[in-house]
Amino acid sequence: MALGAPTSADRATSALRDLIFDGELPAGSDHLESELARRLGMSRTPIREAALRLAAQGLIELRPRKGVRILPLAPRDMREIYEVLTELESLAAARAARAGHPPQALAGLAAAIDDMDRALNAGDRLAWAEADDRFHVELVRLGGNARIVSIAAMMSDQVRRARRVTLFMRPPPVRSNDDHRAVLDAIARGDADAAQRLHHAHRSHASKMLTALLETHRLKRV
Amino acid sequence: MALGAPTSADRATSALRDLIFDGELPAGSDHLESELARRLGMSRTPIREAALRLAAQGLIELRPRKGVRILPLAPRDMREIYEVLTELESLAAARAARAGHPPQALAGLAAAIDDMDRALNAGDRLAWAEADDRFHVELVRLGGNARIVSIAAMMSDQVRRARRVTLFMRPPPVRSNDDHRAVLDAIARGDADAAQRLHHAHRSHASKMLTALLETHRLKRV
DNA sequence: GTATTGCTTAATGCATACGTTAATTGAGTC
DNA sequence: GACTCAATTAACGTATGCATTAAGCAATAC
Repeated sequence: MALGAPTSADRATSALRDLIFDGELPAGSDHLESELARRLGMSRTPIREAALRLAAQGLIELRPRKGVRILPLAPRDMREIYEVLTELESLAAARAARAGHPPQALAGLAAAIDDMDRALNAGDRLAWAEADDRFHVELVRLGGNARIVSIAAMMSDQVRRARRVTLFMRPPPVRSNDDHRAVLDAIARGDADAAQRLHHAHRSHASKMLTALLETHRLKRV
Repeated sequence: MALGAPTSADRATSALRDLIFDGELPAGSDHLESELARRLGMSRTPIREAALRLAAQGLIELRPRKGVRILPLAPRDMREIYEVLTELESLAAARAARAGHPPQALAGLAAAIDDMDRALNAGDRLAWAEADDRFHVELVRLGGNARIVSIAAMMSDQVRRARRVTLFMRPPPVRSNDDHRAVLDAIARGDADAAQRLHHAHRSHASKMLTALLETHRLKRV
């Protein structure tokens, strides 16, 4: 299938996403549509469309005459988001276990785990975070529920900035991969209950750690 | 706080929602932006904005040169959506129980239950469905997680048409209120575990019944 | 009869123009 | 100096025009 050339609105959407994730549009800052249009070299129309999409994803807010506001994350938001992620990802883990995927279908998970190990040994936290993200995306994909896939992606995007911030404050995630392996194991042997329980505990733990971290560092909004 | 006059895009959004829910724009049908614009008496711009919003909510799909397509629901979609609803609503129930709401905060739930009873006795299924909806919305609201609130609303909207169809095919929901009462009870006495378990069972059961109903009636897409 | 090519049509995606109106500034008053 | 109110500004929401280009169709070749 040929994928038509991306429209200006598409380019605006990913450009804005990048600007937000890279912190060039800081949390809490306001930006006029016309300013963004100038910055991205296009008219307000595709910018507006991109803004609407990102607003629907919970990344920004459109406030008339104030411009688009990059939504900051309070610890409360973190808790909310991780609660959803914890629940839906564990469900996906259970479903993945029940689906009886052949071993080669689980190769993506195994690869992500290996990459995390490698990154940890190399002390490369950014690479670790990328592989960790990949593990969770792949896990949810194996769950086979398209709604969960897109909701999880949305929630992950909402906490992306915060995760980036905590990445270098948190202790090295040396035990995290034990959890990942245990989940993969449970899925491989078709133990849905264990997969769900293990992943739930894993996410719960990470969630508590991260929100505690933000609160300790008095980061009211990230 | 004054809520400014609704914009044309706002009106278009709710108008389109109504048209979809009332079946005037049937599932699977295509509609050109210009056609909708004429129909609602405005230009394409606000129509487009409304379409983008509804697309983000999973109600329609924008296909270049084909117009907006009203997304039909296959039994598989029903399962996916109810899976999400089951999990997130049960979580909300648990959280509501843990929140220790004062009795008067649970009045909305109780009222919805009473209304369902009344509607059942009167044989008014539409009124029952409305009250049932209200119960679930209120339950989720009491859970206190804004993300869950909006995700649940989104999922409910996606199955709204299908629920309307099954409403008159299903057996009268006479036992349903027993479940609701049990959940309310568990929340009132702060038993988070029971609330979660009971509501999970309730939604699971409803989900199985509805999807089975659609499949029995060979309704591939609603 | 089937496939290929070129043409026609028209829906979209984007740019642009403009009216409305919220926010701001400044003068004037107490 | 603090406050009120009017005038100004400019950002948004909407309408409109247009270039692009996909889809449909007809004509032609095989």
